[in-house]
Amino acid sequence: MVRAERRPDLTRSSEDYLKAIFELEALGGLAQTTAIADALAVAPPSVSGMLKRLSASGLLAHVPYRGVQLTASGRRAALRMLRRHRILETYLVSKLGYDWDSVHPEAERLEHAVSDELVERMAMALGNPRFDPHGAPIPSPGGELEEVELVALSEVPAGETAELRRLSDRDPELLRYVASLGLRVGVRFEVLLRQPFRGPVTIRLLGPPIKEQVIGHELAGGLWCEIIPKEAG
Amino acid sequence: MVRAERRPDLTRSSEDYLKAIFELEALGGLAQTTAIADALAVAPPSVSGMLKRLSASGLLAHVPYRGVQLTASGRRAALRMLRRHRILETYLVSKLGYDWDSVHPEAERLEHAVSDELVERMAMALGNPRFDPHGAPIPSPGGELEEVELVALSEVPAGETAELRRLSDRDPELLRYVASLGLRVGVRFEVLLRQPFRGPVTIRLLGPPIKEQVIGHELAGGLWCEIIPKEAG
DNA sequence: ATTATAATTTAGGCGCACCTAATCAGCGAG
DNA sequence: CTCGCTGATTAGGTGCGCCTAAATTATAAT
Repeated sequence: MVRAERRPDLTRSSEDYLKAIFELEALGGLAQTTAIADALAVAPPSVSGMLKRLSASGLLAHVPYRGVQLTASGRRAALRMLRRHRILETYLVSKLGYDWDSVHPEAERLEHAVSDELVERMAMALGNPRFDPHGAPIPSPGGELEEVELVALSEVPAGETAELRRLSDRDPELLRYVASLGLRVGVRFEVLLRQPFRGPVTIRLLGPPIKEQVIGHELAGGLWCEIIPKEAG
Repeated sequence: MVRAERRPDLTRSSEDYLKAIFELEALGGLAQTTAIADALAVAPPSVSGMLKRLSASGLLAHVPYRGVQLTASGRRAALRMLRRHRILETYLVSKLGYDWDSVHPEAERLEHAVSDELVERMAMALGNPRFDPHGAPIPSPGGELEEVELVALSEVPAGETAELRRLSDRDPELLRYVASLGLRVGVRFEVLLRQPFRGPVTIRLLGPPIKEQVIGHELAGGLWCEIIPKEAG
């Protein structure tokens, strides 16, 4: 039985669209034209045109004026890009000394150019990591994506101990600022105070060094954490 | 004094053309339309069109019906691509276990996607190598290219000792075959016999292991060597 | 139910990079 | 000196991926 998976080689742009649509779907069912346009910084009519091409290639289902949803083959392509992007970011950080705030654009360009073989060689050299430097899960070569249940720091009740597990890789300034607070993926802290009315959150890093930091509500909303259960004493 | 070097960001295609033209110029003064078309596997009219664009951007001087020559800025861009390509090949071979016969296409795609920063980080990780795995000299970041005077194996007189210093990276089959003979860049051997009328060359590798090999004239013409002066005894 | 507004699509255009077919320039041979 | 060949260019066409402006559809508000 031949796997006839005709793959007419996606263009760079198509790859970008599929990845963006995949990420938008994760937020809310259908991906809408405007949302895609915003994500890719193009005008809405450009999106309409591209959706036409992509749906003609069977990569997505397009309900005009409604939105768009990836087909199995579209999702596979998107996950392939996601794997590439995240392996690349991890490789650049661990093997070439990039900072976590500067890898994103580099990976964004390289993900269209690397071969599957190179990606797998990098993954191997890294020991097949499961998360990238920002805590995003890396899809398996076969396209399985392990999604972890996390809670935003802004929602962690005072008194709990938590570990930073994930944040967006998009904003370098934000990443630099977060790092300057002593926060990195894997760092644990205790939530001392969570002020009401979208107020700031005060945490104490479980050092070294042990430091207190105050974090605005909006920023805390983008810091995804795992709550560490208290020791049964 | 501001270096106003307006760089309108070359397209991938432009980069390929400039690199090809640079290499053709090295062979014989002017690069001709057909030669460029052959090198890039496109039709001659496509080349005419691109030459028009490139000469409008001041990257080359085009004498219609005659040929084409890079300007200083075109040469700079070409050398930049050459550096990228060769650093990439070296990196892939030394850090990611690629074979010397399979790196070329990977580098060919990546050279358009990597940033200057990434190239320099790779170069640094490699200890700023001066030659790539096929012995091609790597241009400096500033664009200086050190050309070494070499002689084809087919022209090395019998009795001389020589070292393989360079060969083309284009043909994977050839590279695999050459490797199977025990030849690599840096390997030394003695020329035992050079048969006339474009006949084969017989060499003895200065082991280990010490082996004799017979190499056809045409292949020998593509193996560039340095002749090692005899010890003054 | 109608109307205003916001989202989306169609219409029409542009530049790049390719193609084939047809034309034109340069050059050596007779 | 002209013919004919080779090589280069122009002419004209295609698809991609973007744009703006105009039309269309969906939806929320009156």
